[in-house]
Amino acid sequence: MAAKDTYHHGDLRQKIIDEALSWIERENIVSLSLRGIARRLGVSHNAPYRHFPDKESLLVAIAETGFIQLHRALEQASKCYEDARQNLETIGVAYVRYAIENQAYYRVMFSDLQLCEKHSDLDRVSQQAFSVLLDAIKVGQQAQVFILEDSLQLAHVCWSLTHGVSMLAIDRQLTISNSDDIIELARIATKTVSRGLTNK
Amino acid sequence: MAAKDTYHHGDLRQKIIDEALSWIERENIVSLSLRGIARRLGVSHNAPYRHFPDKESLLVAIAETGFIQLHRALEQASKCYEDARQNLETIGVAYVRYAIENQAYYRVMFSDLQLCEKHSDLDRVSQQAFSVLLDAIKVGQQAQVFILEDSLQLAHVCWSLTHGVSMLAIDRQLTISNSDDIIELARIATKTVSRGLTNK
DNA sequence: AGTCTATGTTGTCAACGTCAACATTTTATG
DNA sequence: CATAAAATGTTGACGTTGACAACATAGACT
Repeated sequence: MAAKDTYHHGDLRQKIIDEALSWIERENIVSLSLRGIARRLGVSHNAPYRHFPDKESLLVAIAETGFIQLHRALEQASKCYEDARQNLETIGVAYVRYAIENQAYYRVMFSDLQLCEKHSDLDRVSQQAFSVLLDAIKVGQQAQVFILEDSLQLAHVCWSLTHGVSMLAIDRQLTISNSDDIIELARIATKTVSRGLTNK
Repeated sequence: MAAKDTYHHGDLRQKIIDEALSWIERENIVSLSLRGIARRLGVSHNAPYRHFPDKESLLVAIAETGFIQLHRALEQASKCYEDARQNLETIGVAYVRYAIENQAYYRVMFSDLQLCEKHSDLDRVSQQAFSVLLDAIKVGQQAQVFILEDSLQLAHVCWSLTHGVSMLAIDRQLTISNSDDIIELARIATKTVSRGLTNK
């Protein structure tokens, strides 16, 4: 579990994770292979099993780190706000920025493997990340900036938007692909929503 | 290719597709297996290869049908509009409705396999579906209802929103799961965005 | 009737996930 | 310091999968 530094291989666990991430970035989750990772790292085909009981556990570990990183990124973004609207926009942009700068993590976090459903601790850290968004909505409502509909639902709207931008960008479904253009899209998107949520 | 009705098996091709869809709905794309499908249909493990050259082709066929169906659903929704805002909202809700009522199709359409990138004809039908959204924005701008920023970018915002709601709902990341509640969320989400896009 | 093509089957192979058994290296303990 | 225990890595095996090749058969077409 803990990082042992000069062991047999030298923190093979982390190298497996790194290799998995670069694999997923290069190809996709479907084609990810534990044996392939082992081969690339020059270890036997079963070495990974000393660090992860199975393939899914590796993905869960990656997703967990991802959600924690995302949570941190969102909290950092929400620290430097002036008003409620700008706060929401900053968080939204930070969300998309994390996603496109950590595509492999993000793909695992939101793969269709229903990892959160099967691993409650993963679900917990996922909810923590989401709560930053929810709080931003609530604060804005208390300041009477945002409309007073159900906070959770409004937060879901914001999450959907940033998740949608992130996913479409990562999957290269958008005609734009340049990283700066995506961030600009995120900016416009979050502005649009914060505008839509604001008391006229 | 064409549907032969009383052949050896009786349109095995369609039965393979149906079985694949129910498999993906039950489990996920990763665990999908051609041999498993063949087993369930009571045919030999290689029968599917008479209809699809490989596993990916089956997924491409499903995605293509999905995009065509989505396109049709969006066009149908955009027919019955009164004003530009309501038009956009109706299309958005129809989008989410299609996604959650055809989860397996939608998952394949937006899997991380980059099917559109590899299959240009698939990309084409995907763009056709998107164009309904784009047109709705353009019409709204011509009617001076929506703000006059880059149409494509605004359409991307709308697409991101509906895609985000759909994906989070399908992956059961939202606290709500009831189908009606998702549609209600879609309604609020599209309302919020159309409000945000409207000239004050 | 006989040929061609579409469709389905059987046999095979390499790659994969995973288990069990074993080997080695590091750490813990007396 | 010796030695047992634990952590880590290897080898070999098994069943499953995607995919190919060779073969079999049913319908369509002359």
